[in-house]
Amino acid sequence: MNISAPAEGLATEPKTLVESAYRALRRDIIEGRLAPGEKLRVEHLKDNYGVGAGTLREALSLLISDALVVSQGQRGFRVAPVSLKDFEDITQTRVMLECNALRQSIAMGDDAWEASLLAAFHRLAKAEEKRIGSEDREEWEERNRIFHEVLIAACPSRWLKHFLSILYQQAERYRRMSLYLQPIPRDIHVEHEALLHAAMNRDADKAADILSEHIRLTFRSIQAIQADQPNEKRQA
Amino acid sequence: MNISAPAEGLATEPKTLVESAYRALRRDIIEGRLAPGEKLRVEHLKDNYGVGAGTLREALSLLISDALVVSQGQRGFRVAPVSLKDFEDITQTRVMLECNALRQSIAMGDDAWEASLLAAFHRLAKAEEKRIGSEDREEWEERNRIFHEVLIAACPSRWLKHFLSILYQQAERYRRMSLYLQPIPRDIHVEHEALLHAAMNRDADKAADILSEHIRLTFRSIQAIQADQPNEKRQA
DNA sequence: GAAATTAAAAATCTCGAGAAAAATTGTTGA
DNA sequence: TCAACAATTTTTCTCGAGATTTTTAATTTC
Repeated sequence: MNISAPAEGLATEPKTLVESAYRALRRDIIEGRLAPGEKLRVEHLKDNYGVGAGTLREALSLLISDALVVSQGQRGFRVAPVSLKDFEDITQTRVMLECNALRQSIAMGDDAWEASLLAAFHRLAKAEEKRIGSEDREEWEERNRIFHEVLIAACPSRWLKHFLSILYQQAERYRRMSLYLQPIPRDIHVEHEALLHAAMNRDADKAADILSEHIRLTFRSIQAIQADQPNEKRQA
Repeated sequence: MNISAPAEGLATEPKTLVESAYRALRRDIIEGRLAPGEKLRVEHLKDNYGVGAGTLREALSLLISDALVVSQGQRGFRVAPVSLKDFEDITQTRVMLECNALRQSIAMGDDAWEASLLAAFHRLAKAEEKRIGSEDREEWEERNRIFHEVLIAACPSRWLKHFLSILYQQAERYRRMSLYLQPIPRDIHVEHEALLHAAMNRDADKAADILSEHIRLTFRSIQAIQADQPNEKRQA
């Protein structure tokens, strides 16, 4: 997760083994196949991902940037642990940064931005329609990410967007963990639609309010689940 | 730069070669011995730092977290480039985050926090006294960092503090680049003192104002230098 | 003389094996 | 039965060497 981003929205495909191992590992952590706190034994994992030991170590080092992997001294790597407290922190920090970025984006976005926002919303809506069977879940996840990304795309601060991409990843991980337990009761589509209209109308205050609630609601629903099942999925 | 920080303020010394290479490289980049944009040839550098190629690569991968090193595809590593625009972004983002963190810290700090803040200020002041010959520069830099760190130490958000530590590092790099060109005309001591008093008096608004100006002033002074010497130290 | 093609050189990326450290297991003694 | 100690196993950390790719230099051609 480099700050000098992969040239403007292009999904650059991996050209080295390090990078593809990095991506595969990242996916497996975010989607929960590698559990929080789990030990990441290099000798064991290198076979699963089909690379050498040194290559895998390098990929794991890159994942530390994303705070998805932690390492300590002479004791190897672990999947970053999770906790409700951490997710609350992520949520609050994200609300602050993303609202700020959204305001700037609304203030500076031009016609092309509006067009791409509309397009991103449309693609997301299409994915929402046919997301009854949880098959096209990955597609929806990707388009949801892009919608949020485009919302703040006109914000000129690269650092703000860099930090937000890290926080979004973290939040996605928590969100996915909870989705096995509870089908979504919220009408996320309506929230996204309201967000779109507020942004297109250049109503920064309203858009920021909606976005705040949107982000916070995800936290609250997971908080509620955790309260019901206090012994499960709790770590560190 | 791991988010699961080295246990509460303890300066953990490196126990692996990767980590000591990481620290040495970070120092050399921040202090300008490795110039912005410079190519980092692994085969060449491994001798300088006395480690193997794989070890050095791993250290470089860790430096990507800090955005001090960038890498692209099959073309190796480079020192992250610098630009006035980037420094402006760093400054603005830092003002936003650090003021927010300071407000939280002032709101939540207890007696122990006040005490450590006073202590950090005192150590900084001592270093300021004898910093006439630029010998004890490193000492002053370190104590300045700690003072800023302690100011926001009582802020409960780990993520905010994590991002701020990255931004501080970046800012330090720019600050050091300019100090070869211009002795400090500002009375930084006075600024720090005002900041201390506002914080101790729990005057969050005033403290945030002072901190904003404090951070922005550093940017403006470098901006002024760059305007005079438009052809030097300009990259990307 | 400049552009394009080709050959040589350098650098990156990758792997497997060996030394050092940590974790596990088994053993001994109160 | 439990704790402390020692030997074994596992895992991490580290290095050097080989295969691709990129970069540089030289040659040819228009």
